Formats: sequence, structure tokens, C-alpha cells
Amino acid sequence: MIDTDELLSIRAAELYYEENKTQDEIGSILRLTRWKVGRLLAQAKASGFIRIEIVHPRARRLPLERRLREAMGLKAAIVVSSAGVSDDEELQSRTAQAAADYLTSLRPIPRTLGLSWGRTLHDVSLHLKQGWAPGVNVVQINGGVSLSKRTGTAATTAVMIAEKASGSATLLPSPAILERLETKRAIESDRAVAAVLNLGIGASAYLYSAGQADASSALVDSGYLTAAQIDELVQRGAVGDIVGRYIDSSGSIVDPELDERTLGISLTHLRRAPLAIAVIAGRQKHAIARAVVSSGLCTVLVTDEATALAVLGDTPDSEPHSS
Amino acid sequence: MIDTDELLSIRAAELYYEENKTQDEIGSILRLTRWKVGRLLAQAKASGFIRIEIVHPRARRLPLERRLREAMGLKAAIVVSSAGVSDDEELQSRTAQAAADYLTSLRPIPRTLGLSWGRTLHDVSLHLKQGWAPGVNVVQINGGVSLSKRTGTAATTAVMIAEKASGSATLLPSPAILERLETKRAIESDRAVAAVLNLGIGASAYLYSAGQADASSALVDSGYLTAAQIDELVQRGAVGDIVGRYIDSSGSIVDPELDERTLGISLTHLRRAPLAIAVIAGRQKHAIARAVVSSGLCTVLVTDEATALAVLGDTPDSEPHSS
DNA sequence: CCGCCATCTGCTCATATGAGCAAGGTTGCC
DNA sequence: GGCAACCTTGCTCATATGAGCAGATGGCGG
Repeated sequence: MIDTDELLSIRAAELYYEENKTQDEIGSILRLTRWKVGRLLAQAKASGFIRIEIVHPRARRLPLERRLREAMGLKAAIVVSSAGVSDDEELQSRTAQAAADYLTSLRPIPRTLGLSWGRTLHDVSLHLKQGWAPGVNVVQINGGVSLSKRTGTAATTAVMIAEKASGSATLLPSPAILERLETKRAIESDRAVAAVLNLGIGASAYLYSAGQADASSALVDSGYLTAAQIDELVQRGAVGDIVGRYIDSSGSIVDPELDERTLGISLTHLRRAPLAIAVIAGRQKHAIARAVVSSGLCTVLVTDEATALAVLGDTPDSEPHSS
Repeated sequence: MIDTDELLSIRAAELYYEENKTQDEIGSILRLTRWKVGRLLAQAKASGFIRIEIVHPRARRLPLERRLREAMGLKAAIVVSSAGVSDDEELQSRTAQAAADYLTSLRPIPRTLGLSWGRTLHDVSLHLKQGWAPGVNVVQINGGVSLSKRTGTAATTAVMIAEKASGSATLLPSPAILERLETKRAIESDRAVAAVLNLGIGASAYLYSAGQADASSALVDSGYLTAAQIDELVQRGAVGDIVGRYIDSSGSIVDPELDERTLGISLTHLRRAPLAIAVIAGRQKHAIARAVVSSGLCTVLVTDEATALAVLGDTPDSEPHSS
């Protein structure tokens, strides 16, 4: 009878969801009372036979967000649906859009926003709407790309975000990584630079992304690091970088010497921040996302469905079934 | 505002379908009246953003069935869902199961069932349950595989179906295709054979499948035709065969001479039958399925989702979207 | 064979939802 | 600017649905 019931619940579901019949009508078709039909339907849902998906570029995954918040102790989590998306491009764009939405809806509006830079954040800046906030002071929290071909990307991102909020942008006039420790110390203590760093330390919110540990990193692109150096970092356990600093899966600095030469706010500071928003999307970034979240580097995570599952340690898509 | 509404409808859908909130609750979350929420939800559904799928091996596609019935003038159509199925194997098994279910539920129970043979029908026979009907006389309607390595498949199918219905099986003691027309005529007029053919002509229902026109056909396997002959048939427009007879996309006999040498009931007779059930599944059989249905060779079609769409002339999966 | 526990069934009643309507607001046209 | 057609909004009311409960059913040990 258990088997018959399962089959009946499928028939009922077909009539209910595909033919828009009422439970009562289904009852007379299948020769059941309408209460039985209701129960069969509930059973079908509970067994996972009914799959409801919201197919839209802006769709989110509320249950996953909840799980992330609860399991990882996050203040908030934004997970965009990857339903029907194959390429990472699209995924990143959706996530950036979601980050822009989240920023826009943030209350209270942060007075000062500490900002990192990268492809992802640039994408976020593009998605923000003019007037998204009434005046925000944007401060760079790590050294910019100045050696790069794509010069000014870092500055552009900060300026655009500030401009769209009718606020001001404060740029950090320094390279991301210095070759010599002394140089770094010197720059750091320069009045102009120190002032910016201090502003950054006092920011009411942080927004940053993460890079995976491989040669595609913007830090390599910009000439701060060589592919060989990255390889070595990977050897030593690096899964990716945030604000220019490479961490391993436990969230620890991989190469303290290198880190010392990296200019910008420290991870310790980031960990203490009451509002640190990480925007991380894409198949390549599961490991770094996991490291960031589990080591408490962010209080808010904006990401895609697959990355969220990876962070939670779920195997991606193992269907519960009982046929 | 239209854009805002779309976004809102997505947010509402998330809360409604993923968080099981009531429209009223959603109203207070999104600062809308509950009626607005209801309308947004309706809009989201209408725009196709809400996709509801029944994930179960026995799930059917009622709306497709209706379209098939109406557009193709069928008496009934059974379409099994291909949700989450990748291989043809599984698809065919599901379809065979559905055919067995349909047969079992047939009222009035056919007194005499004209039966073809093949992998698909064998599969159907396996899925039928002992006692599926109280006595059915099964009659073969085309010549069996007797030259084959898998000798007796045709007979086994008929016997098993009859046995499971506590009925009797009448086998057609003849090859499917004869080499010489005279031989065919001779066999055909043999008392024993003629009697079976007559029984077949008087059957109250027919059940048959179809083969695609390529070298994988059971007719090649059994030695009735060579791969080269099939190639030639394809050249002449053959899309597949039913009851051993090759037809083109318009349902006409491709090679009248060959057809003359094929022993079994004629397509004309099949077209006149009030109950002719075709069971056709799999990616390879879209063309033959289309030919069978559009030329009125069956009154009932049991098939899979993708084949059904092909029969209807729909491009498989073009999502309506409006982002 | 009897009664007990567990499950299943059909019900009442509260709640959630959708249809339809009238009022208010908007758009476009003169 | 004024008017009309249209659309949107908030409502009433009928209907559909789910929670919870009492009685029926059925398997099982005593």
C-alpha cells in the first residue's frame, strides 16, 4: 500500500501543479476524499518529489542564506540562485548585482566604506545605481594597482562607488606590495598614507572580494607577484587572497614575510570589524570562500549557490530519493 | 516601475515558496498589502519565473498529454517526465512502465490484444504485474524473430503478457520478412497462419512499438535485412518501422516491394483500428514517432517528454524569459 | 479470541487565497 | 487644461486549504 500511496501522490501532484485542479476535483478523479488528497500532496512535498525553482537572474536562495547565517555565525548572507546558469561570467555578474542590491538596502547607511578592489568589486560598482546612497565616504583599504596595464581600475572602482552615492573617495596612494620591508614601513608612515590608513581603520563598513590562488590573480597581472611566487604560496597551502594577503584554508597568513610587505589594513582588523562584506563568486573560489567565512573574516557573505554549498561543506547536489 | 515590480515578485516568490510564508506575512516584510503580494505572485507564475517540476520516475506530463490529444487527434496520450534523466535506457524503462500502467487501467479490458514485438514491448511485458487483467487473448500481428540469436524474444513477450493476464497467447508461426513474394503468399494462405492473421485483424486493441531506421534495428539483428538495405531505405526517406514495415515521415510505405514480402497486418488496418497503442521512447525515435502520430497510425501514444515535444514540433526547451 | 497500540480516515473549524468590483490615479489625446 | 480610457489599488466575499481531533481500522501480543 505504501507503494500505491506514493504513486497516487504523484498522480495527485500532476493534477494539482500541472493541471491546476483543486484538491476536491482531484479527489473525485482519483476516487479519494479531498483530505486524503491533501495528505498525499503534503507527503509528495515532504519526500522531495515536488521541486519548485525560481528561475530569474535576481533570484536568491533564502533557505541557504539562513543555513549560512546559522551555521557560520554570519550577520547576513546573500546567495544568488545558479538555476540555469552555466558560465562563471554570468554567475559573477549576478552576484555583483546582488551585492549592489545589498549595499543599497543597508541600514544604517555606512558613513565610511572601506573598500578593496578587483574584478568583482568593479562589477559591483557598475551595478550600483546613481544615488544608491546619500553620501558615503569611500576609503581604499589596500594598495592599488598602479603598475598595471589596466591602470586605475582600483581607483575607478572606489571613485565610481563614491560618485554614485554623491560621496567622496579617498584613495590609498601606494602600491599593494612593496619589494622591501623598509620601503613599506616608510610609505606607511608617510602622513598622507597614514591618514588614509587611519580613515580605513575607522570605517563603519568594509567591502572586499577575494582572489583564488593561481596565476590569474590581479596581483600577478599587475606585476606585484610572479606566477612562480604564487606556485610557492600554493605549495605552502594558500587558497587565495583578500585585500592582497594570501591565506590558507584555516584563514592564516601563508607567508608572514610577504604579508609584512603588503600595505593595507590587517586581517586582524577585518576580523574585528562589525560589518565586513565579502563578495565571492565562481567555481574557482570555493576554497577561498570557505577559508574566509570559517575564519571569521567577514560578517556578511554575498555569493552564489554552489559556493554557498561548498562553504557549508555540502556535496553539490545529491538528490534525496526513495523510488 | 515595471522593473521594480518584477524584482518584487521574485522576492515575494522566494518568501512564499522557499520560506513558506503567507502572503500576508510577505506583505508586512515587503511593505505591501497582501493583495499586491498575491498579484505579484500570480505575475511571477505567469512570467514563468516559478518552475514546478515533479521529480519521480513515474511522473507524467499532463499538459503535454492534453496538447498531444488535441493537436494530434489522439484518443489518449501518456507522456512520462524526463526530469533528471540523462540516458535513453532509463527513459525507455520509464515509458515501458507507463505503458504497462496504461494497459492495466484500460477499460473495457480488451478481449483480444494484437501485439507486435521488440525491445520496448519486451520491456513493457516485464513491467506488467501478475494478474494485470483477467484473461486477455494475445495475438501476434507480425512475423517473429526466429532466425535470431535472441530467439524467441517475440514469442516470450506475447506469452508473458498473456500469462500475466491469465490469458492465452496465439503466436504467428512465420518469419517477419520473406525473401520471395511467392513464399510469403504461400505462408500467408496456410490455414494455421491465416487463422492467426484473422484473429489479429479482429483484435479489439493493438499494442506496438517502432524502430528507428538504422543498422541497430532488430530486423537487421535477426538477419531479415542487411545494413546496406537499411541504408537504401533511409536514402528513400525511411524514418523507421512499425510492425516490420518501413515508413517515411508522411507515414507511407517506403519500399512497396519489400512491404509486400513483409508478413503481418497492414498499416491500413492499423489506421482503421479504434484502439492502437504505440509505445515509442528515446532520442533516436523522434522522427518515427512523429510519422506514426501524424499519419494516424495510432490512437494512443505512450512516450517520453522530449519525443512528445518533437511530435508537436516544438523546439526542445526554449525558455521564455524577460529579464 | 480479546484488547491494546499505532495508524489511518473523515470530519470541524480557522486560515489563506483568488475572483470580482468599485474607487482612485495615470496616461495620452485633444 | 480637460476629458476619457486604462490600469492599478484596496476591498468584500466565496472558495480552497491546512491544523487538529475523534472515531475507525488493523496488526499484534497476551
